Amino acid sequence: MAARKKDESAEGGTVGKALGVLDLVAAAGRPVRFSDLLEASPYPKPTLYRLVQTLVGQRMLSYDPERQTYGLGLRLVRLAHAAWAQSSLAPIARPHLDALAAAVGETVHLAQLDGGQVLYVDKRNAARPLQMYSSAGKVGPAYCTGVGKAMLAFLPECELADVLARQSYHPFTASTLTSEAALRADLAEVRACGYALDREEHEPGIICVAVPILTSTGRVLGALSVTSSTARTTLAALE
Amino acid sequence: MAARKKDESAEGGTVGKALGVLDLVAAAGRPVRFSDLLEASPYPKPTLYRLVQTLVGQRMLSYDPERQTYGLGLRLVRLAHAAWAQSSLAPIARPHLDALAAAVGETVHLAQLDGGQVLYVDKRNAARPLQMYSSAGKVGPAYCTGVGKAMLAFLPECELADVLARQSYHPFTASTLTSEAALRADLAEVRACGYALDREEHEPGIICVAVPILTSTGRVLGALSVTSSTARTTLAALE
DNA sequence: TATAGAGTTTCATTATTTGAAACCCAGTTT
DNA sequence: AAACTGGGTTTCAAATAATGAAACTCTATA
Repeated sequence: MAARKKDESAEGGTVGKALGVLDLVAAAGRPVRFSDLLEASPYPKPTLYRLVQTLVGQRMLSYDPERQTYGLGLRLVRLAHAAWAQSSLAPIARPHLDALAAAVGETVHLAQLDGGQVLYVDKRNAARPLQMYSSAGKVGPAYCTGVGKAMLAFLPECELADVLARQSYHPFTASTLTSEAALRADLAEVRACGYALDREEHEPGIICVAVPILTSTGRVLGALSVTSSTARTTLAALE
Repeated sequence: MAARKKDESAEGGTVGKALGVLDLVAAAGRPVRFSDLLEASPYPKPTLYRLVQTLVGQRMLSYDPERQTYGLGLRLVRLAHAAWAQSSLAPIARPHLDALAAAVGETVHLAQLDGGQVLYVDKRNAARPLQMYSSAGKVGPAYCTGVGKAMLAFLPECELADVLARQSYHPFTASTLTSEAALRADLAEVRACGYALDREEHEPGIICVAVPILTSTGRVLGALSVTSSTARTTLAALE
């Protein structure tokens, strides 16, 4: 009966709430006590309690009775292994990643778009690794990363509008694009030249070149990027 | 109202069903059509339909509109990365695995117990790799693998009974232990000497030595194994 | 012994889930 | 062209599961 907006991302039913709890535990980054969860979640005590019970029963959470803490369960690892293996991109791109990384000697990322954000699904470190934010399995913003922009540029308008609306446009550095308009202009450029540049838009001193990976029908699958520090900006012979 | 047995593993509520669907997709190993799921699942059409809708909405499943197929979603990958990172074992054991693998030059496995089965959470291949079943993220039986027995042997009786009842005791080879009694006898031996042996009980020609990994309080965390083919059976200086 | 806090259970209320059947629609088949 | 088919989607009343205020049970303190 409640306001049925569009079909808002979050929320839905019991399943959504349960997954929300999983996210909560994941976000904590370490095993959490029940009371930690309680104050981080919007649910009243008994509701959360049963949610957690269910998840433990399903082995999506594990309970350590000694420390009285909850952690993410092994069933997740199992599912994720399958997810990786049957992903349309990662397993196929793996050898190419290896080759590219060896060829350019810089950090190489493989990313996919996940709910308006960039998810790094694979990574090869540079021979002389730089300190930087991303790592496989982590997420980052789409509007100010090379891979993000490469993917956005080739999204059909209907999806693009959706995703752009979800960006935060937080100004990480002086060159970060901080409005949908500025971003759209940049995306047009990306579309024109076929690759995207990150000119220190996310982290100062870090630049990258990214190309999208499309299906034969033009749908966006993911993106590949070569990252380096402020030094070489030329666009290597990619893919 | 229905018979409330012990607290049976499977089933529970909506969340359980949703996760069941995830397993189904994972088990298929490749993107599946809706109708594939329908005949593999016990649910009627509309129920399954909405379950799947919910999961796609939560990005636990991804929908490929071109092929009209469902695959596992990226949110899983994200969660699993967190699961791995915050696991009490895998990240800590990683360097030790590397060292052990380098030292013995054979395939090394790190496994944990997950719902009565063995889940391989990490692995190092032998210099001269052998063809065999397991691989990181895969699961195997507990009653006929070295890591499985090493962990079972140190489980408290209350949990052990539970787990033993869930084993299939399928005779993979001539030396597979095919009854709870035989297994219990072997476990007593494991407890006595501190390590477990797999004498070709799972795959012919494949043998291994495994040690459990316990907390300071004696709780089972996981197990480590060194695997080889029928040649060297001696128990290397492990850990 | 009293007190507090964390965790667990009860139970009537409420909201979600359920599934038979009906519907939609593109691609056959008659 | 009309009828059929089968995958996919929606309807709606009935059944089920989730909810949360309050009460309860443990420990671990004071």
